[in-house]
Amino acid sequence: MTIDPRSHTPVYVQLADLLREQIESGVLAAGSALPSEARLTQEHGVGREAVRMAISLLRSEGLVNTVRGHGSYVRETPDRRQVELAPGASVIARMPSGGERRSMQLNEGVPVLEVRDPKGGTEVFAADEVELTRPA
Amino acid sequence: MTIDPRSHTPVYVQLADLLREQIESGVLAAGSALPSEARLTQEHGVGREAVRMAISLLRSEGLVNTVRGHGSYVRETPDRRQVELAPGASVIARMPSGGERRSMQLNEGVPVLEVRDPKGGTEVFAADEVELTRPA
DNA sequence: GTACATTTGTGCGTATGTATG
DNA sequence: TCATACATACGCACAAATGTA
Repeated sequence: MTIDPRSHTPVYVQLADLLREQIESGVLAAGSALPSEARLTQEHGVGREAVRMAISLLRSEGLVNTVRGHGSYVRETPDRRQVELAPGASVIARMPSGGERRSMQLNEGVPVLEVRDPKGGTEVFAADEVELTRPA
Repeated sequence: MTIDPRSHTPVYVQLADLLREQIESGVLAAGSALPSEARLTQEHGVGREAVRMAISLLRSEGLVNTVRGHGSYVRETPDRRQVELAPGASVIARMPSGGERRSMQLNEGVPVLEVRDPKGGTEVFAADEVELTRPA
């Protein structure tokens, strides 16, 4: 699979697709480092901006983390603990606010689950840590 | 609030924080346009990359939409229809894959809810369109 | 501690394409 | 037609963070 600069699909999207495929197929295992920006630039014959936008896209999808001066890493698939949704409760999923992201120390591309209790209380969970259940 | 290039916090994160604050406080109302890239570049004394990355971050957080050739706009808070979580079902929230984003025509920064039926079937919802409920 | 290589962050110049008014 | 604004893409340079020798 190679990148076609003349395609109507942007180069950075093609590169992100390529890397995403490698992540989902396990070629790039969880915890392993992506090739550096310089390597990706050389090996795929694209500009650094395309590389950075591709990685940024994967970050926003929750697939990778980037550490300045170090590299980008395939995110580990988290263990989710089960949380029971109480009778009469409701829940929405959304992206966290800036304050929430900082206080809950959430990575980019991690949604939150906002659970509203029938009594009016609300609780916010990091979506990558919980699985909501309704018992049979 | 101003931007400090010498801070350990990246300039684009500082700018995103600043704009997010204006959105969440209502200074930038839902539906209103953000200043153009050129204006943000001038007024905050930062480079184009920083402006574009800041707006990209806000897009990935679901706060703004960008219309090519027109500008970036504060996203309206969506109406959610209620969906009942069946007995024995479970649900997780995550960011959509590239294919899901395309096929479901999801905006950036919109998570999905993946509902697993006790019989094994799974259904995926755009998280900005639904509120899951468990009846009392 | 110093020095160095590696990697990402930032800024800027340039160019072309696309969408809107 | 024209101006404006964003999207994509390439290049270069230097700053800042990290890790290692």
